[in-house]
This record gives sequence, C-alpha cells and structure tokens, in this order.
Amino acid sequence: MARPNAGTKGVPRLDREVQILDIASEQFGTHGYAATSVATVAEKAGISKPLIYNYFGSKEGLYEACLDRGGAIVAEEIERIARGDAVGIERGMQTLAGMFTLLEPQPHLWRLFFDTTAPTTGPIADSATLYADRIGKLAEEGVAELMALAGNSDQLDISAMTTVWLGIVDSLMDWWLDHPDQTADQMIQRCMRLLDALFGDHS
Amino acid sequence: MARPNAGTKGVPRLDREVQILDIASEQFGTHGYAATSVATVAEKAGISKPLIYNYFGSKEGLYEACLDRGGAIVAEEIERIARGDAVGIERGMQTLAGMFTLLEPQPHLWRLFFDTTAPTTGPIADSATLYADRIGKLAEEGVAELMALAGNSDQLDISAMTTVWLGIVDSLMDWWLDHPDQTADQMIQRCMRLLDALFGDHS
DNA sequence: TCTATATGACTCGTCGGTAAGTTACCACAG
DNA sequence: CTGTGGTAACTTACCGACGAGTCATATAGA
Repeated sequence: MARPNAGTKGVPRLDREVQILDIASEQFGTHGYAATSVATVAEKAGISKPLIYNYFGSKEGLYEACLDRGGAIVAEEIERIARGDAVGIERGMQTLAGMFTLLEPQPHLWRLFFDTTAPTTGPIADSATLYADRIGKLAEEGVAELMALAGNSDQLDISAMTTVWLGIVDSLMDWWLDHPDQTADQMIQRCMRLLDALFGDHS
Repeated sequence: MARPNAGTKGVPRLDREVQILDIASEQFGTHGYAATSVATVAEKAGISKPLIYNYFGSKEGLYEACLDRGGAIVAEEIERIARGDAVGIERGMQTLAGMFTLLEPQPHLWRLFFDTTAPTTGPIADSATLYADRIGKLAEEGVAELMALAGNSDQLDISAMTTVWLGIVDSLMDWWLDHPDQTADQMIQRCMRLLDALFGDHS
C-alpha cells in the first residue's frame, strides 16, 4: 500500500467527465482560458491532473469539450428564436430573454465563446471558434434585418453594429456575474426598462 | 571586447522610457496583460530585458506606467466633455467623438483600462484600476442623467446601463482595431448612422 | 575616472504534459 | 464461495519549456 490514494473510486467515466466539465466551464468562463490551470480544475474536482489528461487529452481538448457542451444549447436556442417572426429590436429582446432564461444557472457559459485569452491559432482553435461564428452569424443576420428596416445596407455599418450588439450581450452577462442574486426574470424586466429609457429620451 | 553589444548607445533615459512605453502600450492593449511578455517588449524596442527592469522595476510597474500616461489624457478628455452642457444620448455621442479623435493614432490605448487579464489583487493593481474607476464614474454620471430624463432612478438599472455603455465603447474600439484603415471621422459618422438606424425603427 | 546606459547569463517558480505504477471492481473457472 | 486475471479508474513523481526577475559586468561620454 505504497500509495494510499491510488486506485479507482468507483466513479464511472461519464459521470466524472460531466463533473470535470462543470468545474472547467466555470473556471474558463470566470477567469478565462489563459488564467485557468488544469491543476486548479483537478484540485476543485477532488481528483488528480493526469485523470483530466486521460479523459480530454490536453487543455485545449478540455476547453473544446466545454464549448461543445455549452455551445450546442446556446446556439440552438438562438437559432430557435431566429426561426420565429420577430424582427428588429423585438428580435433582439427575445434573444436576450432566451439567453437569460437558458443561462440562469451559469451565466459564465456565455463568456466561453468570446474568450480573448483562448488560443487563436492552430487547428483546435479553429474548431473552438465554431460556436462563436455560429452565434455571430445569427447576430449579423438579425442586425442586417434591423438595418434594412432603417434603409441602411452598408456592409461595414452592419459589421460594426453586430460587434456592438454582441458587446451589449457580453456586458449584460458581465453585470449578471457581478450580481448573482438577480433572477433571469429580473434581468429581462431590467432590459425592458433600459430600452424604455433609451427610446423615451430624444434630447 | 567580451560583450560586443554592451555599453551605452547614447539614448537618454527619458527618451528610452517613452519609446518603451509606446511599444508596451501597444502590446498590452492588443494582446492583454497576461499574454504580453517583458522579453517581447524588449525585443521590439531593440533593447534588453534588464533595461526595462532598471527603468520600471517590474512588469506591473511597466503596466502602471502605461496606464498613467494613457489614462491621464483619456480621463481628462472625458472630463472636459462632462463639463459641457450636453446630456443624454447627445453627451454619449460627444464622448464617443472625443474618444475617436483622441485615440486616432492608437485605439488600443482604450483597452488598457479594462484588461481582464491584468492582476486584480495587490496594492499595485488597486492603483491600476484608478483610471478605470475615474472613467467609470463619469460614465455612470452621464448614464444617471439619461435615466433621470426618462424618469428612472433605480440604482441597479443605472449600474447595469453603465456597464452596457462601457461595453458599447469597448466594442467600437474593438471593431476599430479590426478595421485600422478607418479614420476617426469615419467612425464618428458611422456611429451617427447606427444611432439613426436604432431610433428609426419601432417595429 | 566616474557615472549613466546597457547587456549576457543566470535563478526560480509555474504550468502543460507524461511515464509508470497502484487499486478496486467484475466475469468466470473450480 | 473462492481464487484469479483482465480492465477501468486513479495517483505519485517526474520532465521540459517558458516567463518574471537578478547579478555581475562592459562601454561611451563628460
């Protein structure tokens, strides 16, 4: 009995993977890819580092697994709303409401897709930005509709507006992370009030 | 002649410091604090790493020096606009225009103050967020005015709106970094058009 | 010759990643 | 019911690379 802690603990691989992904997603989402160390994830999960490498291969592999799990549900929800018939600002508000409801337990999931500290080169990173592109494309589609309603079809304008829109969602998720006591419903109501304040004033 | 490159090159300390700060600000602003290595800055400046440590003490000291130089002019410009009589969205647009004009040569300067990869603990970091707070405070003041015009004085609403507003500025600077051929004037005109598109549509 | 300017060659801690071995569980032969 | 071997789950102890920070030293110019 040279190593008192070695040997199986009876936790099946799939269960363990889910547990690791939960913790890794939280770490990546709150502290960013670069500032998250695999050893920290292992410690928080109560296991050792090599087990993570056994299951996910590398740090990038772990990150990618987080994206695959979180990105699937986020992108699907946005696509569901995009298939509806709301346009312009109404579509934006519906998307926001959907995101708040979907991410009520873990708002940090959103930050995974737009982590600027994640590696930007290499074949793995390409597949990692897949969901960011998928979300960005739908955002651009919605923005283009909004701009078309205002008679603006300038490609650069649409591109800039899309960046701003994604930045707004990002900011709201940021704020939510700083105010974890807020429910999804409260966030939705708040956004409605902010929108009202904007459109109520034409100084 | 054991070290062919040693000895002074005749560059006075103040000149060298300015040169180092220019390069460091660009690196910190574009790649973030964590992803920037002191060795890279030294290499781009054509000098050696110890010289940077002689002049700035540490990586955090170098970062702080960048903030002091950049933050002073940015905060001053925002304060100048705040002293004007514009309110609501008009004040926001004037602030944006001021920022574009001020940061025409280096839009990455803006990103220094909101770098999420910078250390968040320690006495040096406290002083590093000084400018972020100064800018944030003025932003909150402007937002509170806007909200008051709409009859909303909820503190949390104001807080959230301030975060969103700073996120919008951030996004625009981001977009500008991706489109370096755009002039400050073009950016200002573009923002006017985006604003028009927003207020033109009430679906 | 004295000082400001400058550098090559280190140390040290951290982090991604790996090798090799340990233990629990399970199917199955007797 | 009891070995017994195979496999899945898990760990300790390590390596190599890289980046922050330091020391001793070198040279140009007043």
